[in-house]
Amino acid sequence: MAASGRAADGEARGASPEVIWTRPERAGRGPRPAHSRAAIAAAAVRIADADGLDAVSMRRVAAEIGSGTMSLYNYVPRKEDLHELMVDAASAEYDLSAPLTGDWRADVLALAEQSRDLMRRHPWLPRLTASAAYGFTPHALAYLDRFLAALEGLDVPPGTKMELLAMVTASVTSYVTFEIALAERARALPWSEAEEQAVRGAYLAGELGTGKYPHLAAVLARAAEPGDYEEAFGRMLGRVLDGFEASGGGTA
Amino acid sequence: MAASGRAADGEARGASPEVIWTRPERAGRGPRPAHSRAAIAAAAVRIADADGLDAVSMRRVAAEIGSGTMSLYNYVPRKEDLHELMVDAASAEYDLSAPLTGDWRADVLALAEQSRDLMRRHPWLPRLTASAAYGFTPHALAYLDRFLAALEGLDVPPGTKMELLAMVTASVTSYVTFEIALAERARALPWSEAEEQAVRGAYLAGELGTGKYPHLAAVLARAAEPGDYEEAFGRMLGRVLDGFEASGGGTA
DNA sequence: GCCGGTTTACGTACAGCGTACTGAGTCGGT
DNA sequence: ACCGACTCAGTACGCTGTACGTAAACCGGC
Repeated sequence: MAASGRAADGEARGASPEVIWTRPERAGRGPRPAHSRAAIAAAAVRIADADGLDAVSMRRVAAEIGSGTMSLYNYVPRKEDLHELMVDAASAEYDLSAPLTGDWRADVLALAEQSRDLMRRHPWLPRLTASAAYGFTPHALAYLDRFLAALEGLDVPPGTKMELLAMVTASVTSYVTFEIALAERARALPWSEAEEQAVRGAYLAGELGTGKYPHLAAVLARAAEPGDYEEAFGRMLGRVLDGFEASGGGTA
Repeated sequence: MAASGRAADGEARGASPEVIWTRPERAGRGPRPAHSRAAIAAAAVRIADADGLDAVSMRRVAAEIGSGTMSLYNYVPRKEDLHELMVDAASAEYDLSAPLTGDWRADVLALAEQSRDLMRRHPWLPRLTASAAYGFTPHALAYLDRFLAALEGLDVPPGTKMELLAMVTASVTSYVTFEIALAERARALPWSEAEEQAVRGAYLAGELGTGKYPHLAAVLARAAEPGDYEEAFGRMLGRVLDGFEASGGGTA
């Protein structure tokens, strides 16, 4: 690594460690860059929205902005950094302008819904945010801060607010991830989605028919109606907040 | 696909859709296969445990079991199926033999802990189970059934038990995913983990120092002590169960 | 016992990936 | 005006999943 070998490597054979956010977008010296970081991120987001995260290759992004493949590396040292830019670009879509209502439950729910909608708009987002570091891009920090602002009045031990934040995020992410997985699978499949569902349904029915999973069979027999799933989101988050109140994070 | 072109393809240019679990491990006719499905799954798991999920390539797995690369495709039609085998092999490690205690909270917590430990032992597991279909491999079904068995006495609307199951799973997965992400990142990084932490810490401190995220800064200032994180697992699950009880899923 | 059809095994080949490296062109601070 | 720093681009390497063709091994039915 180490594109041009500069920077004294502390450890054996390593590039200089850096975070994309501290690297200046424009270095003073050379010719002015032909593309902005925002434009690159937007191009990557466009590709991922259209053709999935796996379609976001350095070659494809470079082509999208109209540059040579390797030129892209002048803007984005590693592909991971491109992913980080994408997460930040998506996070910039949060609307944090409305004033807080004072009802922390309502405010938190509104944020969770925004989060859900964002992930639906950008189905690749959950996969990237699972990589921990991406939770702390500048615009993601703004979201976190907003979330905590909604909890400001509450008198709870310090770590508890972060734990609620983590639980809400986990719930939303998990909910949307499941939703997406069903749809996203179809993309890479060598056969149609209908065929997949038919075959998997037959397998599952066969397994349940063996009687080895009586409790599961019983529960699945009363299958959830379609509308149920959409409402489950609200029920789930309601329970998370209930649990938060029940264990001391209440309105007190 | 369709190695020798058999099977009438219903839709345009597609292989015959199938689930690995319904495909017989041994076809009656030809020579007996040199490897078992279990051995292949075990090899893949071994590689993933040692070198990460990305190291599990068809070539590498084939080499591990001592066969030609393309021979592997006689056992596993697509790489996705190999992943499914891996999930099932890992799920087989659940110990579901102990009798239920009758205390559903304790039983559920015990299962959640097993789940957490399993994911710690196989850090690639969360990434794969995010792909929806993998939640329904045979051994995974056994886990699901066991979970529902623990809830048998409870009188709640039908979908509610599945929703609790989903929430517990989401909580555990999210918890371990975060834990793993911190450790796993280091593997692919072109510099050391310590350098990464230093650089990211400096960036975060810089951002918080701008005053743009006052609430986040305030909460992070009272940083969680190391021990806190381990206990957060129990607190988090406790709240999930509290929320379940609060909204009608109680002991009644 | 034998034979024909099926299955297994394996090598080659292709398109695509991330990115190290090289060289040429262009700008800005001195 | 210079010249070092920087941008841009192309080529190349090793890796990926897997389509395809061929050779060998096996088994069921006769």
